[in-house]
Amino acid sequence: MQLIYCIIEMEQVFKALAASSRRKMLDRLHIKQGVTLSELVEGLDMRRQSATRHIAVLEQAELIVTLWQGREKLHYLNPVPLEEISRRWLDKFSQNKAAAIISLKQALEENNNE
Amino acid sequence: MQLIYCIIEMEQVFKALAASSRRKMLDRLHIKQGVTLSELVEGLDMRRQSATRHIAVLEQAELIVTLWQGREKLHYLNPVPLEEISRRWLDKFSQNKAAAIISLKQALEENNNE
DNA sequence: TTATTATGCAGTATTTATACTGCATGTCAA
DNA sequence: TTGACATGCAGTATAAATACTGCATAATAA
Repeated sequence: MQLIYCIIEMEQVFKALAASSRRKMLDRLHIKQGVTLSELVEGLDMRRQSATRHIAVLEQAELIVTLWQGREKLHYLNPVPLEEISRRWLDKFSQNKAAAIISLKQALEENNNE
Repeated sequence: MQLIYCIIEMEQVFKALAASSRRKMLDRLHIKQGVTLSELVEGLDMRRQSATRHIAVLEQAELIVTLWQGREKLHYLNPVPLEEISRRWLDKFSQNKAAAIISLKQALEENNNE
């Protein structure tokens, strides 16, 4: 169960990170937390309603958490999923980075000598 | 120039990672390098021609490098873009992870007390 | 109360991504 | 040389992502 949950979550996180406008939102929340929707949209070259959709994607991936304060919706960054991705997926590639590059180089050289 | 190049590359890498079938391909190349197309498609629940498209996306992101050996196309993993992503984008979030979570918790608590 | 502000929701148009089929090409092995 | 194999290419159908407009609702401020 836990495994299935994680796979689904990872899928959502990777998908959420695929759009530059969403990464930009995360960048901004990284600098300043508790930002309202209107503030978050500024400089994003899209309507507020479109940004809402992007935020929903980020929320589903649990990359941001939101809180209502009166009529304002405040947005907070949750860095946990990013670290999960980094730890359980990306890291394993850098661990064998040297081996991968050597095998790649060897293949290239063998190919050149033919 | 360098900056623009990097932004474009990062965009492609994130997009390439967004599909689970492509991540699966990278996983398989991580285990075994120099795999042919036919071998790479096995167990992926799609036609060879569809997989070719996915591979093109991974190639554009420079996540894989290919070599022709006669009539076979051999695929090699290039872990460099993954490490770039990790280093220049993900890491900064984990650096401030503690701060982010504290600010998030505080906000949640303040909200509860109202 | 009334105007303004912050946001949500619904519907739609457009673009992008994905997967498929069918056929072409080049390599290898008998 | 011929048949099998590995792959590419083109065209098309479908699904998913994205952005827009217009209107609704609730909170705040005058």
